Amino acid sequence: MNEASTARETSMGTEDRGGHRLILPEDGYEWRKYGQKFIKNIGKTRSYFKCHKENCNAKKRVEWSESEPDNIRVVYDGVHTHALSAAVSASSTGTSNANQYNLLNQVFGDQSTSTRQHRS
DNA sequence: CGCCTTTGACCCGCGC
DNA sequence: GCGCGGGTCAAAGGCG
Repeated sequence: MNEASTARETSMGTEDRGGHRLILPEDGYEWRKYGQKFIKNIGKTRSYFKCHKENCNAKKRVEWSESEPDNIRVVYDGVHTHALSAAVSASSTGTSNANQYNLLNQVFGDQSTSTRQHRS
């Protein structure tokens, strides 16, 4: 099923920066971080990701609290123009990954029903 | 060598 | 009308 690790799961997924541990839910698509800012309005850090594909206008927004890296909010904008590589399915093989996958399922289940699609 | 990531600054829109 | 916030772009550096 999973042939190639499309995403940089090997390198990314768990970002260890200075002493902070952030668990970014891997969706199986490739993303390119094009910005990061701290939103004081919600007191959280927001990271901006864009689909790596040129024909793909899908965008991803991730926000997490500095005190609660376990509680992350992922928001998807737009739709993918290319099929998914099924890198997430690889989690089935990794039992330990199931733990992380659980969080992913929780986050996804919150918005998988309405992938925000409105722009000013 | 190529590619990706990170930070800063700038810009625009909306609210009051 | 002005201010602030949020969002995006650009460039540079580092690493594989």
